[in-house]
Amino acid sequence: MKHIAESTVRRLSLYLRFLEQSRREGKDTISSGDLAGLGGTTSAQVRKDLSFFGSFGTRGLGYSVSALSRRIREILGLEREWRVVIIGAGKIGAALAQYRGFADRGYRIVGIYDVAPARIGVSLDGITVRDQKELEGDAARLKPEIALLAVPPTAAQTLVERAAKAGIRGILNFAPAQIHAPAGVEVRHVDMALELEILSYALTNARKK
Amino acid sequence: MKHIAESTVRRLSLYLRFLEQSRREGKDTISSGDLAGLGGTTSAQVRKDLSFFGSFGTRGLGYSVSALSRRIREILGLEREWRVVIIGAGKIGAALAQYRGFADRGYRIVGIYDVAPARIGVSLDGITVRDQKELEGDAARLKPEIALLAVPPTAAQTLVERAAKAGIRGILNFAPAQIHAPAGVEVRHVDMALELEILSYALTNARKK
DNA sequence: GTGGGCTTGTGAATGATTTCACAAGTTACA
DNA sequence: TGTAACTTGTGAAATCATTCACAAGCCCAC
Ligand SMILES: NC(=O)c1ccc[n+]([C@@H]2O[C@H](COP(=O)([O-])OP(=O)(O)OC[C@H]3O[C@@H](n4cnc5c(N)ncnc54)[C@H](O)[C@@H]3O)[C@@H](O)[C@H]2O)c1
Ligand SMILES: NC(=O)c1ccc[n+]([C@@H]2O[C@H](COP(=O)([O-])OP(=O)(O)OC[C@H]3O[C@@H](n4cnc5c(N)ncnc54)[C@H](O)[C@@H]3O)[C@@H](O)[C@H]2O)c1
Repeated sequence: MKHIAESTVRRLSLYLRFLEQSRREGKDTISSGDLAGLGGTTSAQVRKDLSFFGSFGTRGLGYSVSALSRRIREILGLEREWRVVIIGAGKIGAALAQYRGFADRGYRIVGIYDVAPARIGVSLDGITVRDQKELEGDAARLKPEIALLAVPPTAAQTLVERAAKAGIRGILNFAPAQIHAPAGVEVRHVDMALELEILSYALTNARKK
Repeated sequence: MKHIAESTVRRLSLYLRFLEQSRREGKDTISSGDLAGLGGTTSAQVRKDLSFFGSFGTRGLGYSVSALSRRIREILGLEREWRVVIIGAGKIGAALAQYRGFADRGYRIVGIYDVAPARIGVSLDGITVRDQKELEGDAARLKPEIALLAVPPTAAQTLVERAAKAGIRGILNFAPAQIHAPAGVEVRHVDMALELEILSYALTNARKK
Protein backbone atom coordinates (compact mmCIF):
# COMPACT_ATOMS: atom_id res chain seq x y z
CA MET A 1 0.00 0.00 0.00
CA LYS A 2 1.13 3.54 -0.70
CA HIS A 3 2.35 5.45 2.30
CA ILE A 4 -0.41 7.31 4.15
CA ALA A 5 0.30 10.72 5.66
CA GLU A 6 0.01 11.07 9.42
CA SER A 7 -2.34 13.98 8.91
CA THR A 8 -4.70 11.65 7.09
CA VAL A 9 -4.63 9.04 9.86
CA ARG A 10 -5.27 11.74 12.46
CA ARG A 11 -8.32 12.92 10.52
CA LEU A 12 -9.63 9.38 10.11
CA SER A 13 -9.62 9.07 13.85
CA LEU A 14 -11.63 12.27 14.10
CA TYR A 15 -14.08 11.15 11.42
CA LEU A 16 -14.68 8.03 13.48
CA ARG A 17 -15.66 10.16 16.45
CA PHE A 18 -18.11 12.13 14.35
CA LEU A 19 -19.54 8.96 12.89
CA GLU A 20 -20.14 7.57 16.37
CA GLN A 21 -21.80 10.79 17.38
CA SER A 22 -23.98 10.66 14.25
CA ARG A 23 -24.91 7.09 15.03
CA ARG A 24 -26.02 8.12 18.51
CA GLU A 25 -28.13 10.81 16.87
CA GLY A 26 -29.77 8.13 14.75
CA LYS A 27 -28.34 9.09 11.37
CA ASP A 28 -27.95 6.35 8.77
CA THR A 29 -25.94 8.20 6.17
CA ILE A 30 -23.59 11.15 6.19
CA SER A 31 -22.03 13.17 3.37
CA SER A 32 -18.41 14.27 3.05
CA GLY A 33 -19.67 17.82 3.54
CA ASP A 34 -21.28 16.92 6.87
CA LEU A 35 -18.12 15.21 8.07
CA ALA A 36 -16.05 18.19 6.98
CA GLY A 37 -18.37 20.54 8.86
CA LEU A 38 -17.94 18.64 12.12
CA GLY A 39 -14.16 18.68 11.87
CA GLY A 40 -12.54 21.83 10.61
CA THR A 41 -11.88 20.65 7.09
CA THR A 42 -13.30 20.53 3.56
CA SER A 43 -15.41 17.93 1.82
CA ALA A 44 -12.69 17.36 -0.78
CA GLN A 45 -10.25 16.60 2.01
CA VAL A 46 -12.60 14.04 3.51
CA ARG A 47 -13.14 12.30 0.18
CA LYS A 48 -9.43 12.31 -0.63
CA ASP A 49 -8.58 10.84 2.79
CA LEU A 50 -11.09 8.04 2.35
CA SER A 51 -10.10 7.40 -1.27
CA PHE A 52 -6.66 6.18 -0.17
CA PHE A 53 -8.34 3.15 1.31
CA GLY A 54 -11.00 2.42 -1.31
CA SER A 55 -14.38 3.83 -2.17
CA PHE A 56 -17.14 3.22 0.31
CA GLY A 57 -19.60 5.97 -0.52
CA THR A 58 -22.69 6.10 -2.67
CA ARG A 59 -22.90 8.95 -5.18
CA GLY A 60 -25.86 11.15 -4.58
CA LEU A 61 -26.32 9.83 -1.05
CA GLY A 62 -23.11 9.86 0.97
CA TYR A 63 -21.63 7.25 3.28
CA SER A 64 -23.37 4.65 5.42
CA VAL A 65 -22.60 5.66 8.99
CA SER A 66 -22.27 2.10 10.23
CA ALA A 67 -20.31 0.76 7.25
CA LEU A 68 -17.88 3.67 7.26
CA SER A 69 -17.40 3.41 11.04
CA ARG A 70 -16.59 -0.24 10.69
CA ARG A 71 -14.17 0.37 7.85
CA ILE A 72 -12.29 3.15 9.67
CA ARG A 73 -12.12 1.06 12.82
CA GLU A 74 -10.60 -1.70 10.74
CA ILE A 75 -8.07 0.65 9.13
CA LEU A 76 -7.00 2.05 12.51
CA GLY A 77 -6.70 -1.40 14.04
CA LEU A 78 -9.54 -0.90 16.52
CA GLU A 79 -11.39 -4.11 15.75
CA ARG A 80 -9.11 -5.98 18.10
CA GLU A 81 -8.20 -5.55 21.75
CA TRP A 82 -4.79 -4.03 22.56
CA ARG A 83 -2.89 -5.08 25.65
CA VAL A 84 -1.47 -2.04 27.38
CA VAL A 85 0.86 -1.48 30.32
CA ILE A 86 1.36 1.77 32.19
CA ILE A 87 4.90 2.51 33.32
CA GLY A 88 5.04 5.13 36.06
CA ALA A 89 2.10 5.22 38.48
CA GLY A 90 2.47 8.89 39.42
CA LYS A 91 -0.06 11.60 38.83
CA ILE A 92 -0.38 11.16 35.08
CA GLY A 93 0.00 7.38 35.20
CA ALA A 94 -2.77 7.10 37.79
CA ALA A 95 -5.08 9.36 35.75
CA LEU A 96 -4.49 7.20 32.68
CA ALA A 97 -5.14 4.01 34.65
CA GLN A 98 -8.50 5.27 35.82
CA TYR A 99 -9.59 6.75 32.50
CA ARG A 100 -12.60 4.93 31.07
CA GLY A 101 -12.17 6.28 27.54
CA PHE A 102 -9.32 3.92 26.70
CA ALA A 103 -11.15 0.77 27.76
CA ASP A 104 -14.13 1.85 25.66
CA ARG A 105 -11.89 1.87 22.61
CA GLY A 106 -10.45 -1.59 23.23
CA TYR A 107 -7.26 -0.63 25.05
CA ARG A 108 -7.05 -3.01 27.99
CA ILE A 109 -4.70 -2.17 30.85
CA VAL A 110 -2.95 -5.41 31.82
CA GLY A 111 -0.26 -4.07 34.12
CA ILE A 112 1.02 -0.99 35.94
CA TYR A 113 4.61 -0.50 37.11
CA ASP A 114 6.49 1.89 39.34
CA VAL A 115 9.77 2.06 41.20
CA ALA A 116 8.66 3.88 44.38
CA PRO A 117 7.84 1.64 47.36
CA ALA A 118 4.98 3.98 48.20
CA ARG A 119 3.34 3.28 44.85
CA ILE A 120 4.00 -0.46 44.58
CA GLY A 121 1.04 -2.47 45.86
CA VAL A 122 -1.46 0.34 45.37
CA SER A 123 -4.55 -0.70 43.43
CA LEU A 124 -5.68 1.49 40.57
CA ASP A 125 -8.99 0.62 39.00
CA GLY A 126 -8.59 -3.01 39.99
CA ILE A 127 -4.97 -3.38 38.87
CA THR A 128 -2.22 -3.60 41.46
CA VAL A 129 0.91 -1.52 40.79
CA ARG A 130 3.91 -3.80 40.53
CA ASP A 131 7.64 -3.23 40.88
CA GLN A 132 9.19 -2.12 37.61
CA LYS A 133 11.74 -4.92 38.03
CA GLU A 134 8.95 -7.35 37.10
CA LEU A 135 8.27 -5.71 33.73
CA GLU A 136 10.35 -8.16 31.69
CA GLY A 137 9.38 -11.18 33.75
CA ASP A 138 5.66 -10.45 33.49
CA ALA A 139 5.83 -9.96 29.73
CA ALA A 140 5.61 -13.67 28.88
CA ARG A 141 2.33 -13.90 30.77
CA LEU A 142 0.79 -10.49 30.00
CA LYS A 143 1.97 -10.12 26.39
CA PRO A 144 1.81 -6.33 26.42
CA GLU A 145 1.84 -4.60 23.02
CA ILE A 146 1.64 -0.93 23.95
CA ALA A 147 3.13 1.01 26.85
CA LEU A 148 2.00 4.35 28.25
CA LEU A 149 5.18 5.85 29.61
CA ALA A 150 4.63 8.34 32.42
CA VAL A 151 7.97 8.46 34.23
CA PRO A 152 10.36 11.38 34.79
CA PRO A 153 12.25 12.44 31.64
CA THR A 154 15.56 11.09 32.92
CA ALA A 155 14.15 7.55 33.18
CA ALA A 156 12.35 7.55 29.84
CA GLN A 157 15.06 6.33 27.44
CA THR A 158 16.03 3.36 29.62
CA LEU A 159 12.42 2.27 29.96
CA VAL A 160 11.80 2.54 26.24
CA GLU A 161 14.66 0.10 25.70
CA ARG A 162 13.44 -2.24 28.41
CA ALA A 163 9.90 -2.11 27.05
CA ALA A 164 11.21 -2.94 23.58
CA LYS A 165 13.06 -5.97 24.98
CA ALA A 166 9.84 -7.04 26.70
CA GLY A 167 8.19 -7.22 23.27
CA ILE A 168 6.31 -3.93 23.34
CA ARG A 169 5.99 -2.45 19.84
CA GLY A 170 4.29 0.87 20.49
CA ILE A 171 4.99 3.49 23.14
CA LEU A 172 3.06 6.63 24.00
CA ASN A 173 5.48 8.81 25.91
CA PHE A 174 4.36 11.61 28.24
CA ALA A 175 7.81 12.71 29.40
CA PRO A 176 9.30 15.81 27.80
CA ALA A 177 12.37 13.93 26.64
CA GLN A 178 13.87 13.20 23.28
CA ILE A 179 13.89 9.48 22.80
CA HIS A 180 15.69 7.22 20.43
CA ALA A 181 13.28 4.48 19.36
CA PRO A 182 14.74 0.98 18.96
CA ALA A 183 14.17 -0.58 15.53
CA GLY A 184 10.65 -1.91 15.03
CA VAL A 185 9.22 0.14 17.89
CA GLU A 186 6.93 3.09 17.24
CA VAL A 187 7.23 5.92 19.77
CA ARG A 188 4.78 8.81 19.87
CA HIS A 189 4.79 11.77 22.20
CA VAL A 190 2.12 13.61 24.15
CA ASP A 191 3.97 16.77 25.03
CA MET A 192 1.82 19.22 26.95
CA ALA A 193 4.61 21.72 27.57
CA LEU A 194 5.23 21.89 23.82
CA GLU A 195 1.56 22.52 23.10
CA LEU A 196 1.50 25.25 25.69
CA GLU A 197 4.49 26.90 24.08
CA ILE A 198 2.85 26.78 20.66
CA LEU A 199 -0.13 28.45 22.30
CA SER A 200 1.95 31.23 23.81
CA TYR A 201 3.67 31.72 20.44
CA ALA A 202 0.24 32.16 18.85
CA LEU A 203 -0.87 34.62 21.54
CA THR A 204 2.36 36.59 21.37
CA ASN A 205 2.23 36.91 17.60
CA ALA A 206 -1.52 37.22 17.13
CA ARG A 207 -1.54 40.86 16.06
CA LYS A 208 1.27 40.63 13.49
CA LYS A 209 0.23 37.79 11.16
CA MET B 1 5.77 39.04 9.28
CA LYS B 2 5.33 36.11 6.94
CA HIS B 3 3.24 33.29 8.28
CA ILE B 4 5.25 30.67 10.16
CA ALA B 5 4.31 27.00 9.87
CA GLU B 6 3.21 25.23 13.01
CA SER B 7 5.83 22.56 12.39
CA THR B 8 8.49 25.25 12.60
CA VAL B 9 7.18 26.60 15.91
CA ARG B 10 7.03 23.08 17.32
CA ARG B 11 10.67 22.51 16.38
CA LEU B 12 11.74 25.85 17.86
CA SER B 13 10.30 24.70 21.14
CA LEU B 14 12.35 21.51 20.89
CA TYR B 15 15.52 23.40 19.97
CA LEU B 16 15.03 25.44 23.12
CA ARG B 17 15.02 22.26 25.19
CA PHE B 18 18.23 21.08 23.59
CA LEU B 19 19.84 24.46 24.10
CA GLU B 20 18.99 24.38 27.78
CA GLN B 21 20.43 20.91 28.05
CA SER B 22 23.59 22.07 26.27
CA ARG B 23 23.87 24.98 28.64
CA ARG B 24 23.70 22.62 31.59
CA GLU B 25 26.50 20.65 29.96
CA GLY B 26 28.56 23.81 29.80
CA LYS B 27 28.58 24.33 26.04
CA ASP B 28 28.93 27.89 24.76
CA THR B 29 28.20 27.35 21.09
CA ILE B 30 26.26 24.78 19.10
CA SER B 31 26.03 24.12 15.36
CA SER B 32 22.90 23.47 13.32
CA GLY B 33 24.20 19.93 12.86
CA ASP B 34 24.37 19.36 16.62
CA LEU B 35 20.86 20.69 17.10
CA ALA B 36 19.61 18.51 14.27
CA GLY B 37 21.24 15.44 15.83
CA LEU B 38 19.47 15.98 19.14
CA GLY B 39 16.07 16.29 17.50
CA GLY B 40 15.31 13.99 14.62
CA THR B 41 15.90 16.48 11.84
CA THR B 42 18.52 17.87 9.45
CA SER B 43 20.90 20.79 9.77
CA ALA B 44 19.29 22.50 6.76
CA GLN B 45 15.93 22.29 8.51
CA VAL B 46 17.33 23.90 11.64
CA ARG B 47 18.90 26.75 9.70
CA LYS B 48 15.78 27.30 7.62
CA ASP B 49 13.61 27.39 10.75
CA LEU B 50 15.84 29.98 12.38
CA SER B 51 16.20 32.02 9.21
CA PHE B 52 12.51 32.94 9.30
CA PHE B 53 13.26 35.06 12.34
CA GLY B 54 16.61 36.56 11.39
CA SER B 55 20.20 35.38 11.42
CA PHE B 56 21.79 34.83 14.77
CA GLY B 57 24.61 32.43 13.94
CA THR B 58 28.26 32.94 13.22
CA ARG B 59 29.62 31.27 10.09
CA GLY B 60 32.34 28.83 10.85
CA LEU B 61 31.36 28.64 14.51
CA GLY B 62 27.64 28.04 15.01
CA TYR B 63 25.19 29.63 17.41
CA SER B 64 25.80 31.06 20.86
CA VAL B 65 23.84 28.81 23.21
CA SER B 66 22.77 31.62 25.49
CA ALA B 67 21.94 34.15 22.75
CA LEU B 68 19.94 31.63 20.74
CA SER B 69 18.08 30.46 23.87
CA ARG B 70 17.15 33.99 24.66
CA ARG B 71 16.02 34.70 21.11
CA ILE B 72 13.84 31.57 20.87
CA ARG B 73 12.33 32.29 24.26
CA GLU B 74 11.47 35.74 23.00
CA ILE B 75 9.92 34.37 19.78
CA LEU B 76 7.81 31.86 21.71
CA GLY B 77 6.68 34.47 24.20
CA LEU B 78 8.42 32.84 27.17
CA GLU B 79 10.17 35.97 28.44
CA ARG B 80 7.02 36.96 30.27
CA GLU B 81 4.83 35.25 32.85
CA TRP B 82 1.52 33.80 31.67
CA ARG B 83 -1.49 33.74 33.95
CA VAL B 84 -3.20 30.37 33.72
CA VAL B 85 -6.40 28.91 35.13
CA ILE B 86 -7.31 25.25 35.27
CA ILE B 87 -10.96 24.41 34.62
CA GLY B 88 -11.92 20.97 35.89
CA ALA B 89 -10.10 19.73 38.99
CA GLY B 90 -10.51 16.03 38.26
CA LYS B 91 -7.74 13.55 37.68
CA ILE B 92 -6.07 15.36 34.78
CA GLY B 93 -6.75 18.81 36.19
CA ALA B 94 -5.19 17.88 39.52
CA ALA B 95 -2.12 16.41 37.81
CA LEU B 96 -1.68 19.61 35.81
CA ALA B 97 -2.07 21.75 38.94
CA GLN B 98 0.68 19.89 40.71
CA TYR B 99 3.07 19.71 37.76
CA ARG B 100 6.24 21.71 38.36
CA GLY B 101 7.26 21.83 34.71
CA PHE B 102 4.77 24.55 33.85
CA ALA B 103 5.80 26.90 36.63
CA ASP B 104 9.43 26.49 35.58
CA ARG B 105 8.53 27.80 32.15
CA GLY B 106 6.69 30.86 33.42
CA TYR B 107 3.14 29.53 33.40
CA ARG B 108 1.64 30.61 36.71
CA ILE B 109 -1.53 28.93 37.93
CA VAL B 110 -3.76 31.67 39.32
CA GLY B 111 -7.01 29.77 39.73
CA ILE B 112 -8.63 26.34 39.63
CA TYR B 113 -12.35 25.72 39.08
CA ASP B 114 -14.73 22.81 39.34
CA VAL B 115 -18.45 22.20 39.62
CA ALA B 116 -18.48 19.23 42.02
CA PRO B 117 -19.02 20.10 45.71
CA ALA B 118 -16.51 17.40 46.61
CA ARG B 119 -13.79 19.19 44.66
CA ILE B 120 -14.59 22.79 45.60
CA GLY B 121 -12.49 23.94 48.56
CA VAL B 122 -9.79 21.34 48.01
CA SER B 123 -6.29 22.80 47.94
CA LEU B 124 -4.00 21.78 45.10
CA ASP B 125 -0.42 22.91 45.37
CA GLY B 126 -1.45 25.93 47.43
CA ILE B 127 -4.41 26.98 45.27
CA THR B 128 -7.94 26.39 46.50
CA VAL B 129 -10.40 24.98 43.98
CA ARG B 130 -13.25 27.42 43.48
CA ASP B 131 -16.79 27.04 42.17
CA GLN B 132 -16.89 27.37 38.39
CA LYS B 133 -19.62 30.00 38.87
CA GLU B 134 -16.88 32.38 40.04
CA LEU B 135 -14.86 32.10 36.83
CA GLU B 136 -16.20 35.29 35.26
CA GLY B 137 -16.31 37.22 38.52
CA ASP B 138 -12.72 36.34 39.41
CA ALA B 139 -11.43 37.34 36.00
CA ALA B 140 -11.20 41.07 36.75
CA ARG B 141 -8.91 40.31 39.67
CA LEU B 142 -6.93 37.35 38.30
CA LYS B 143 -6.65 38.48 34.68
CA PRO B 144 -6.20 34.95 33.31
CA GLU B 145 -4.81 34.66 29.78
CA ILE B 146 -4.69 30.91 29.25
CA ALA B 147 -7.02 28.11 30.39
CA LEU B 148 -6.22 24.43 30.73
CA LEU B 149 -9.56 22.77 30.10
CA ALA B 150 -9.91 19.36 31.75
CA VAL B 151 -13.67 18.82 31.96
CA PRO B 152 -15.86 16.10 30.42
CA PRO B 153 -16.33 16.47 26.65
CA THR B 154 -19.98 17.49 27.00
CA ALA B 155 -19.05 20.53 29.10
CA ALA B 156 -16.12 21.66 26.95
CA GLN B 157 -17.84 23.93 24.38
CA THR B 158 -19.78 25.91 26.99
CA LEU B 159 -16.66 26.49 29.04
CA VAL B 160 -14.66 27.63 26.03
CA GLU B 161 -17.28 30.29 25.44
CA ARG B 162 -17.37 31.32 29.06
CA ALA B 163 -13.57 31.45 29.20
CA ALA B 164 -13.55 33.65 26.10
CA LYS B 165 -16.02 36.04 27.75
CA ALA B 166 -13.79 36.12 30.81
CA GLY B 167 -10.98 37.47 28.60
CA ILE B 168 -9.03 34.26 28.11
CA ARG B 169 -7.29 34.21 24.71
CA GLY B 170 -5.71 30.76 24.64
CA ILE B 171 -7.14 27.39 25.61
CA LEU B 172 -5.43 24.03 25.86
CA ASN B 173 -8.21 21.48 25.74
CA PHE B 174 -7.84 17.93 27.06
CA ALA B 175 -11.38 16.74 26.34
CA PRO B 176 -11.91 14.61 23.24
CA ALA B 177 -14.47 17.02 21.83
CA GLN B 178 -14.62 19.10 18.70
CA ILE B 179 -14.76 22.70 19.70
CA HIS B 180 -15.70 25.84 17.87
CA ALA B 181 -13.31 28.59 18.93
CA PRO B 182 -14.78 32.06 19.37
CA ALA B 183 -13.07 34.77 17.28
CA GLY B 184 -9.75 35.90 18.69
CA VAL B 185 -9.34 32.81 20.86
CA GLU B 186 -6.75 30.17 20.05
CA VAL B 187 -7.75 26.62 20.98
CA ARG B 188 -5.31 23.73 20.89
CA HIS B 189 -5.95 20.12 21.75
CA VAL B 190 -4.07 17.47 23.68
CA ASP B 191 -5.85 14.37 22.52
CA MET B 192 -4.41 11.21 24.02
CA ALA B 193 -7.02 8.90 22.54
CA LEU B 194 -6.17 10.23 19.07
CA GLU B 195 -2.47 9.62 19.60
CA LEU B 196 -3.17 6.08 20.76
CA GLU B 197 -5.20 5.44 17.64
CA ILE B 198 -2.40 6.73 15.42
CA LEU B 199 -0.15 4.33 17.29
CA SER B 200 -2.43 1.36 16.71
CA TYR B 201 -2.71 2.31 13.05
CA ALA B 202 1.08 2.24 12.82
CA LEU B 203 1.29 -1.13 14.58
CA THR B 204 -1.48 -2.63 12.48
CA ASN B 205 0.08 -1.50 9.21
CA ALA B 206 3.73 -1.91 10.11
CA ARG B 207 4.43 -4.88 7.84
CA LYS B 208 2.85 -3.47 4.69
CA LYS B 209 4.50 -0.07 4.14
C1' DG C 1 47.83 38.66 7.18
C1' DT C 2 47.04 34.33 4.67
C1' DG C 3 45.02 29.83 3.92
C1' DG C 4 42.44 25.81 5.41
C1' DG C 5 38.55 24.16 7.56
C1' DC C 6 33.95 24.89 9.19
C1' DT C 7 29.43 26.62 9.31
C1' DT C 8 25.80 29.84 8.19
C1' DG C 9 22.04 31.72 5.32
C1' DT C 10 19.30 31.23 1.41
C1' DG C 11 17.57 30.80 -3.46
C1' DA C 12 16.15 26.95 -6.24
C1' DA C 13 14.61 22.18 -6.62
C1' DT C 14 12.12 18.64 -4.95
C1' DG C 15 8.54 16.39 -2.52
C1' DA C 16 4.16 16.24 0.04
C1' DT C 17 -0.37 17.74 0.95
C1' DT C 18 -4.42 20.24 0.00
C1' DT C 19 -7.70 22.25 -3.00
C1' DC C 20 -10.06 22.54 -7.37
C1' DA C 21 -13.14 21.10 -10.71
C1' DC C 22 -15.85 18.02 -13.01
C1' DA C 23 -17.43 13.49 -15.03
C1' DA C 24 -20.08 9.87 -13.48
C1' DG C 25 -23.38 7.68 -10.57
C1' DT C 26 -27.51 7.72 -7.42
C1' DT C 27 -31.93 9.12 -5.54
C1' DA C 28 -36.47 11.10 -5.60
C1' DC C 29 -40.29 12.01 -7.79
C1' DA C 30 -43.56 13.23 -11.31
C1' DT D 1 -39.06 6.99 -18.27
C1' DG D 2 -37.14 11.57 -17.64
C1' DT D 3 -35.11 15.04 -15.16
C1' DA D 4 -33.56 17.84 -11.19
C1' DA D 5 -30.81 17.75 -7.29
C1' DC D 6 -27.11 15.68 -4.94
C1' DT D 7 -22.82 13.51 -3.91
C1' DT D 8 -18.79 10.67 -4.78
C1' DG D 9 -14.10 9.68 -6.60
C1' DT D 10 -10.14 11.42 -8.72
C1' DG D 11 -6.76 13.52 -12.01
C1' DA D 12 -4.67 18.05 -12.32
C1' DA D 13 -3.34 22.41 -10.28
C1' DA D 14 -2.00 25.02 -6.52
C1' DT D 15 0.01 25.57 -2.26
C1' DC D 16 2.99 24.46 1.43
C1' DA D 17 7.17 22.27 3.58
C1' DT D 18 11.61 20.14 3.27
C1' DT D 19 15.97 19.27 1.22
C1' DC D 20 19.79 20.52 -1.75
C1' DA D 21 23.71 22.94 -2.85
C1' DC D 22 26.80 26.50 -2.64
C1' DA D 23 28.56 31.37 -2.11
C1' DA D 24 29.88 34.05 1.63
C1' DG D 25 31.77 34.75 6.19
C1' DC D 26 34.32 33.73 10.28
C1' DC D 27 37.85 31.45 13.26
C1' DC D 28 42.31 29.89 14.13
C1' DA D 29 46.95 28.40 13.46
C1' DC D 30 51.00 29.67 11.70
N1 LIG E 1 0.58 17.45 34.65
C1 LIG E 1 1.54 16.56 34.73
O1 LIG E 1 1.63 15.87 35.71
C2 LIG E 1 2.48 16.48 33.57
C3 LIG E 1 2.35 17.37 32.51
C4 LIG E 1 3.23 17.29 31.43
C5 LIG E 1 4.22 16.32 31.44
N2 LIG E 1 4.32 15.47 32.46
C6 LIG E 1 5.36 14.43 32.41
O2 LIG E 1 4.81 13.16 32.65
C7 LIG E 1 5.72 12.37 33.39
C8 LIG E 1 5.05 11.90 34.65
O3 LIG E 1 4.59 13.02 35.36
P1 LIG E 1 3.84 12.91 36.75
O4 LIG E 1 3.30 14.24 37.04
O5 LIG E 1 2.93 11.74 36.72
O6 LIG E 1 5.08 12.64 37.72
P2 LIG E 1 5.09 11.81 39.08
O7 LIG E 1 6.38 12.14 39.75
O8 LIG E 1 3.81 11.99 39.78
O9 LIG E 1 5.12 10.31 38.55
C9 LIG E 1 6.25 9.69 38.04
C10 LIG E 1 6.24 8.27 38.55
O10 LIG E 1 7.24 7.51 37.87
C11 LIG E 1 7.83 6.66 38.84
N3 LIG E 1 9.14 6.22 38.35
C12 LIG E 1 10.31 6.88 38.40
N4 LIG E 1 11.29 6.12 37.85
C13 LIG E 1 10.71 4.96 37.46
C14 LIG E 1 11.19 3.78 36.87
N5 LIG E 1 12.47 3.65 36.53
N6 LIG E 1 10.31 2.79 36.62
C15 LIG E 1 9.01 2.92 36.93
N7 LIG E 1 8.49 4.01 37.51
C16 LIG E 1 9.34 5.02 37.77
C17 LIG E 1 7.89 7.47 40.10
O11 LIG E 1 8.01 6.64 41.22
C18 LIG E 1 6.55 8.20 40.03
O12 LIG E 1 5.54 7.48 40.70
C19 LIG E 1 6.92 13.23 33.67
O13 LIG E 1 7.92 12.97 32.71
C20 LIG E 1 6.40 14.63 33.49
O14 LIG E 1 7.41 15.51 33.04
C21 LIG E 1 3.47 15.53 33.53
N1 LIG F 1 -6.30 9.80 31.67
C1 LIG F 1 -7.30 10.64 31.71
O1 LIG F 1 -7.83 10.90 32.78
C2 LIG F 1 -7.74 11.24 30.41
C3 LIG F 1 -7.16 10.81 29.22
C4 LIG F 1 -7.57 11.37 28.02
C5 LIG F 1 -8.55 12.35 28.02
N2 LIG F 1 -9.10 12.75 29.17
C6 LIG F 1 -10.12 13.79 29.13
O2 LIG F 1 -9.80 14.83 30.02
C7 LIG F 1 -10.98 15.35 30.62
C8 LIG F 1 -10.87 15.25 32.12
O3 LIG F 1 -10.63 13.92 32.44
P1 LIG F 1 -10.46 13.43 33.95
O4 LIG F 1 -9.97 12.05 33.88
O5 LIG F 1 -9.70 14.44 34.73
O6 LIG F 1 -11.99 13.40 34.41
P2 LIG F 1 -12.58 13.65 35.87
O7 LIG F 1 -13.98 13.20 35.83
O8 LIG F 1 -11.64 13.13 36.89
O9 LIG F 1 -12.54 15.23 35.98
C9 LIG F 1 -13.42 16.09 35.34
C10 LIG F 1 -13.71 17.20 36.35
O10 LIG F 1 -14.43 18.23 35.68
C11 LIG F 1 -15.42 18.70 36.60
N3 LIG F 1 -16.47 19.39 35.86
C12 LIG F 1 -17.54 18.87 35.21
N4 LIG F 1 -18.28 19.84 34.66
C13 LIG F 1 -17.69 21.00 35.00
C14 LIG F 1 -17.99 22.37 34.77
N5 LIG F 1 -19.07 22.72 34.06
N6 LIG F 1 -17.16 23.31 35.25
C15 LIG F 1 -16.07 22.97 35.98
N7 LIG F 1 -15.73 21.68 36.22
C16 LIG F 1 -16.54 20.73 35.76
C17 LIG F 1 -15.88 17.47 37.34
O11 LIG F 1 -16.48 17.82 38.56
C18 LIG F 1 -14.57 16.71 37.52
O12 LIG F 1 -13.93 17.05 38.72
C19 LIG F 1 -12.13 14.54 30.06
O13 LIG F 1 -12.70 15.24 28.99
C20 LIG F 1 -11.46 13.29 29.57
O14 LIG F 1 -12.16 12.72 28.49
C21 LIG F 1 -8.71 12.21 30.38
